Amino acid sequence: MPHHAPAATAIASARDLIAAHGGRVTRTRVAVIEALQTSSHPLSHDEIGAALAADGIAHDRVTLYRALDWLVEQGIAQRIAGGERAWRFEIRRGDEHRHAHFHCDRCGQILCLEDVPAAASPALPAGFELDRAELVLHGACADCGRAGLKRPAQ
Amino acid sequence: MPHHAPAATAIASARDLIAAHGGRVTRTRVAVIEALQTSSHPLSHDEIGAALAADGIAHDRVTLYRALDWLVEQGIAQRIAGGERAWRFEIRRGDEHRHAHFHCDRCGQILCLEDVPAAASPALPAGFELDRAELVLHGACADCGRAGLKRPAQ
DNA sequence: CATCTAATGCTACAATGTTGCATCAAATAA
DNA sequence: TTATTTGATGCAACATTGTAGCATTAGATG
Repeated sequence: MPHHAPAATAIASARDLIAAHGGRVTRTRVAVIEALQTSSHPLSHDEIGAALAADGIAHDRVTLYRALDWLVEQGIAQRIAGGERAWRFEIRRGDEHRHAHFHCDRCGQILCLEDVPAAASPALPAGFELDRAELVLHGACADCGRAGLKRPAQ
Repeated sequence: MPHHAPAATAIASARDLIAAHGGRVTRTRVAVIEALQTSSHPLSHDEIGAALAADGIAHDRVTLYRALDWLVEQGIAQRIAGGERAWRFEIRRGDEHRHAHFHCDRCGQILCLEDVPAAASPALPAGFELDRAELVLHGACADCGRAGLKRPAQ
């Protein structure tokens, strides 16, 4: 087996992932999955677009939206509501793998927080079904925290 | 003193709230605060607009956005990212008063959940400052849960 | 290679939010 | 009460984010 095979591995599993869900293996989908797998934080549509462009993969805005929609539909990726009005996307890991996000209200950066203590969920009204819980911590990241001392905008 | 004074009370405290923050007491701001105080769930810009219209208060889309911006800026209200791309707003209660939201991924309804067990926050990287935590539970509400059995769209 | 159709890339559009600027009206003073 | 000041409003134009329709391309399969 090759050493330092992360990229290759990512490609392989991306293709497998797509095929396993009965979709056509296209450059766009593969590149999107790789970008998401590689990133340490959820990516916005724009960031993913930039990643594709950096890989020299031509694409249309709409195509990217549709590729992302498909990934979410298939449960391969999931959408999270960032602080701004744009969605952010990340690869959906096992349901047990619980992680939260930190949103810097000043620069808008989003960060994944691992090792989240199993959050006790509040009781739901009768008839409600829980699918997943999303925990977002708001505040200032290290870079922004020093600079300004004002209340965050949000 | 008049009996059944809830509206009056709301008006009074709304006016007080605004004045206490050094803002001008305008019909729009008062009505927005009342609408938020009265509602049991966070309201979207559209819903607030409808409430103002119902109260016979003429307003411009932009005015409403600015009124809401001001309320958030002053810490009177807070924005939460709903499931859709539109913001939702609610009156900001004491920092100690911790509550979560439930988002129905089928009908988009958002509900406030009270009695949230104090969630243990994950550790933040050095230099990061926590302002507030937002917990959103996703799933299907009672009305939607029965109907469809498919995976939620999101 | 030929065929079928999912996926793409246009174009046009919808929804949500923002900016600039002239006008209005809430607060304050006269 | 009226005059003055300036924060708030209303309008028009624009920016960003996301969708819909449809002709074309290209992935999968025989």
